Amino acid sequence: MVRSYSLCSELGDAAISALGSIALDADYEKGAVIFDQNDPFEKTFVVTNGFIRLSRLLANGKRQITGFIGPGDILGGLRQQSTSHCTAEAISDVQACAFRRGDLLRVLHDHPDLCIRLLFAATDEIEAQYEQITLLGRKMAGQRLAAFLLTMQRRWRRDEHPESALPLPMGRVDIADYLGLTVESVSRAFHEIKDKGYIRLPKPSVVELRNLPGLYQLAEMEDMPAPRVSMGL
Amino acid sequence: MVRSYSLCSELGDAAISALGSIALDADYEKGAVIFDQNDPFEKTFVVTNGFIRLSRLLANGKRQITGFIGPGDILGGLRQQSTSHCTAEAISDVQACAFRRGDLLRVLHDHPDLCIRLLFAATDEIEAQYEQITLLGRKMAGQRLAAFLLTMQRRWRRDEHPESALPLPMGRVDIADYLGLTVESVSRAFHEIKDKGYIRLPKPSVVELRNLPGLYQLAEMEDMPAPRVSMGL
DNA sequence: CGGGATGTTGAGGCAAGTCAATCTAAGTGG
DNA sequence: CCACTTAGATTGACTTGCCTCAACATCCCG
Repeated sequence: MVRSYSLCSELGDAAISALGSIALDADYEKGAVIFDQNDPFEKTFVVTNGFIRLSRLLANGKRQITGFIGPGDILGGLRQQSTSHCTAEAISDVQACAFRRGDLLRVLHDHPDLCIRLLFAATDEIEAQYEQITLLGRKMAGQRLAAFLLTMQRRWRRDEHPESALPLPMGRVDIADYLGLTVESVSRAFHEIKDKGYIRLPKPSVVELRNLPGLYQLAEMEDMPAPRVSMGL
Repeated sequence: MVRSYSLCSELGDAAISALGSIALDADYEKGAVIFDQNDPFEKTFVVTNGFIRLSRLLANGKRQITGFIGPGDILGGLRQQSTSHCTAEAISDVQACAFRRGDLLRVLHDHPDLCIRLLFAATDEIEAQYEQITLLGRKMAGQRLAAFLLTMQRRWRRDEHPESALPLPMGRVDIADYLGLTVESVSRAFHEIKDKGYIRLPKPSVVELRNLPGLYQLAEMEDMPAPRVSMGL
């Protein structure tokens, strides 16, 4: 199912079956630590279900979340000597395929198409991070939240009606640490764009985006319509 | 010369000569626009000399600099349909090799080692951006500047004495737009760490880092000692 | 039906932004 | 070689958006 929109799409049968032959199952319960800030990379994952939080802890106790990984996304780097510098934790029950570093490198070597596909995913991710850098460097709380909600929408609602309920798998603290704000500021930002009529909040963990053009304008975000495989490490 | 530390290092002769056969010369004068925010990607560059600024302009007139590209670094993506969303400008006279998209893809297809090498460069870049995201999301002005100076140091001083004069090819406005601050805040941050005795400023465009451990501690940065090829797009 | 975790609201402080003036350095032409 | 110009950098006074701290509300789960 996931195959249709993730890494495997646009790939030849040979590459897919080669990948299949080295794939391992990897499941994690909500709250499980998948790898830690200083672990070396051992595996690369393709998530089929659930959400993962990538975060870094600073010396002063502050935390920065560098990304959220969901169904269809890729998690984990390849280069051996480098450690992740991020902690990956399951924020809901997670199902994923895992590929051992050596296995994956061998398959990449034999299947240039797959390697190029991965390279594209990586450069797309760099592009997406420019967006996040711009958000953190130059936008105010309300804009950051609007941009965040729109990104959530675009990444995990490929289907149906765009203004229906959108579940947020992460809590306010996570949103705050992702957007470079405090929980309180996030809460106030929700209030702000709710007052403008841009969103509804049936529950704290569910938003309905009721005015997409308004949100886009507030967020000063360019439309990036192409669905994208996100990559985290 | 650049070959020794850039993309080509660790590569086999076959891949190097294949790259050589499709390489074009590309030189730009200081101030030249190499590509613009909405151009499609046509070429990938490897810089041999000079510095490039990557920036995005927001609707409200604010600017975010997403990176600086210097000798040995790679500039430009590969995926055709995506446009850069960044403007690349030469901030000093620049010499580079250029590779046409189609040519490069063909060579990548035939030389898995090169493709994997590029993939590594891309994942390293993602990693480096996590650092920048952490900086923008969770650090104060002084820390940001300290981190910036240390990164400059690490990226373009592979040689000699680490506390000698380090030239800054970019002006204060660029540093501000890179660090998510205003010029005035950058100026005050310079003053702040100069007062602490961490740096000397013989000229505004030259710093001497006189207390590396102090700067590292202030910046709350982990040592990332491995020299790295940076990638921008 | 508690009780801990999570989310919201309010009051006050502070780091960085804004606006404005001054200083410095690098040209440029007489 | 020096006055003049100009872009870049610094400094100061004031404002503001977000953080901090604290109280309160709500959700969730046994």
